[in-house]
Amino acid sequence: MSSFDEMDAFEGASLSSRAMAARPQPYLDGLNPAQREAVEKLEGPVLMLAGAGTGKTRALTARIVHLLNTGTARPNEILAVTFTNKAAREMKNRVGQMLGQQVEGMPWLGTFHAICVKLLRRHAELVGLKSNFTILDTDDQLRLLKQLVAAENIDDKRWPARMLSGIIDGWKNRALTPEKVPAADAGLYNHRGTEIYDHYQQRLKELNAVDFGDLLLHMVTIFQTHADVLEQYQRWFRYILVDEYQDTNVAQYLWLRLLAQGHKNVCCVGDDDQSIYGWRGAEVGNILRFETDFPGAHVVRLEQNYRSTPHILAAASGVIAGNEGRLGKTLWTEATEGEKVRLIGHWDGEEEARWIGDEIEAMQRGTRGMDPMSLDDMAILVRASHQMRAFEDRFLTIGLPYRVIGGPRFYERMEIRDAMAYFRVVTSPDDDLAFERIVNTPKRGLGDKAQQKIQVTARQNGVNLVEGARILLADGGLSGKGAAQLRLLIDGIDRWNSQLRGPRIEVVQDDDLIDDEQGPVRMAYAPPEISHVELAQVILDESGYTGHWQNDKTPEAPGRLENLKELVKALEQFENLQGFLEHVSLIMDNEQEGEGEKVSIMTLHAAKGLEFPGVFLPGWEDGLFPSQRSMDESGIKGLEEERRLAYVGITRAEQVCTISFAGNRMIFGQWQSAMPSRFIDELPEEHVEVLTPPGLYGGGYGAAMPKSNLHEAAAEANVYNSPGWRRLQARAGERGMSQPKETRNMTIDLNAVSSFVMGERVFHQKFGYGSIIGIEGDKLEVDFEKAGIKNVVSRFLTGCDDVPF
DNA sequence: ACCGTGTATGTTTTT
DNA sequence: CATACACGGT
Repeated sequence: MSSFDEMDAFEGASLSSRAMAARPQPYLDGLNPAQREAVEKLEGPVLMLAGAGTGKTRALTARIVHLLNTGTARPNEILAVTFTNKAAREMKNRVGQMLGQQVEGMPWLGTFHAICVKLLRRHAELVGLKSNFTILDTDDQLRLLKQLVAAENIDDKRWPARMLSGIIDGWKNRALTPEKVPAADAGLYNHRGTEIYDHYQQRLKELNAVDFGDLLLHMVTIFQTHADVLEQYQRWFRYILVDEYQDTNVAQYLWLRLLAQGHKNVCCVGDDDQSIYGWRGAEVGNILRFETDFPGAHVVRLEQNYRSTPHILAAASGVIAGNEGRLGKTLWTEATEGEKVRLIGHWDGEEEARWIGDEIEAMQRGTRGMDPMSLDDMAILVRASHQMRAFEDRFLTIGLPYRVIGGPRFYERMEIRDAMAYFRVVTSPDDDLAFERIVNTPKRGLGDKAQQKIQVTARQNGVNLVEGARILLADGGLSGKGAAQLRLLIDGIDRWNSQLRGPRIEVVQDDDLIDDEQGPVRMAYAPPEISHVELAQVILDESGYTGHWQNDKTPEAPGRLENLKELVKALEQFENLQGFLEHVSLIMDNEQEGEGEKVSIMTLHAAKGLEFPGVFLPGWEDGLFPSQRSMDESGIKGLEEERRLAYVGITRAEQVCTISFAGNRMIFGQWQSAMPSRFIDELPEEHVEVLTPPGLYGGGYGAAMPKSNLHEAAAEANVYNSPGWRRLQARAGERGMSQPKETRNMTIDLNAVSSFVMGERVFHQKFGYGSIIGIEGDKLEVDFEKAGIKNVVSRFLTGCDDVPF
């Protein structure tokens, strides 16, 4: 491996440049002592315990810049790992900014997965893969497992493939190959778990494919079994940085520890109080154990908060104090007092949404001496995504612009996945899963029976499905319409494939690690006749896929065509289809920055790392938050994770934090009443102001609450032991399940100022097609074909050319 | 082969 | 309530 000899040769160079140091260090200005310590302590293991809003990203980037600026390390000798692409991108940008120039390359700054792909492409053969392996997403993974489960004659009802995929992911998170699964887990999935896991891994190898978990797992395996490979990277990565260390799982931990054992210059940044991904395999233990794992570790605590007001900070600290076994930090701030955390209870979820909508509009105008706040500066953070609906419905009705963060991701949409499957089949004909997906999409009259024939033929001849189909056709094993259609498809694939840059991949031993943006695999092709962007369009058109959606009359069809257009447009930024596919398989960018100010709605999980001047935290009811399921499944550990989630939520707020709960909520079509969250008890009373909900007789609960009072028990009394709350409870009981809906006796005003008329057929972005059955000012009542009757503001509707009925 | 109706079953999510 | 899947009819 000549590449590594050359890499090593650079070490001398960097050492000599270190001596010349003494360059200006503007990036150190304005750092507080703790941050500065974290930046300057370059050698040896460092744990940077960074509380929420304490400027950890700044410290982390300054540290990278410091490494570069002092000549301690060259850009390509620094391994910097993050969890999300967003974090990686931000770090890259900020390093560039701080450095005052564009770094030629930080090839090893990226997510765990992206870096592992790069490494695994170099060493794929060590785990029986070719370096052009494909990366399956969760959907492909599940379909593959379903096939295996079906082949084993397992009752999919009692033992759903979904469950198995969860189990296998769990094993991979713990870096367990099939042989290493502990005996204790043997009983899982009806005692067949390990067995099918093994089959699954074999099948992946046959398909020359990996799933997300494999990226880490394979690299750990390689490092553990090939000392020479490990040593080379240990030598090469002289400085290692890890962001969000509290979120690492066992596999990631092992991977890091193996690599860090070289120079032992590893700097992990994290906050044990923000560990909220335990359910997905993250081990808080990793960060708690850091000092034992890395002897001589230097621990730096970042405790000065630059984000929130003292009241908000105190409230958050009060809640998180309920957790045991923390590393412990005391956040403080120099900020002026500001607003107390506001707490308000509501009758039901609908009212909560209504109140929050009104409050947002009020804050936007500027209320009670507070400056007006932009909608962009406000966010609603919910525990579970189904809570979003109430807000969406309400905001659509009142015409409040909002954006949902972390909704269905662009690349997870059906049409995008279909289109990409076409691209995959064309770029790598061995991708059987992709072929299966598109063979009968659009409908080609190739049902289960025909597809099975293709499978059998392929298997008998030991070839991929495209070839199998070809042989089947040649043998005349298929007849009628299906045969002709399949012929067309196969011819299409051949044609598109030839229009691609070329069919063969050449592995280049690439020793240039610096501008290694495309990885070591280089394509050696003749120049293409048409660009990959045009080719993509051709594939979609000639395959009939575009036509399929053009003929589709469902309300979603126009949006899907729009998405396909976007997809083709996105291709322009890539050199070729392969590069694009790799990008999409690892990246889930969903930045649909619409025009104008919008309130953000997202889950608490999605909010980690973000901050907003105004934050609303609705749904603080026991069972919803903390979630009953978390507590049932993981007991105290689960509750503690929920509590950290509460901590994350509160600490997102800079100026105003409003917590709310509803006494009644429609869940799974049934009205249920709940007690306010136990976390509400844990809010320190002196930092909380209890607001009075409107429309509650006699001021309701909390209204007359003595502010600075006395007994802690009073804090409880304010909220749910108050007469008002009891009254609510009692009434909820009386009414039972039949909570009356808002009575609909709208005045239908035909003279209303609106460009719409009764009975007109309209289209709505979210609800699809419908007809107007009521008009009141600019508020319209629309009977949607799919979504039923909704009240919508007119500007969310567009008329259709269709004949009104 | 495809479409419709019926029933079961409902966190959190990145890569 | 609403969606996702399985089943049975055309």
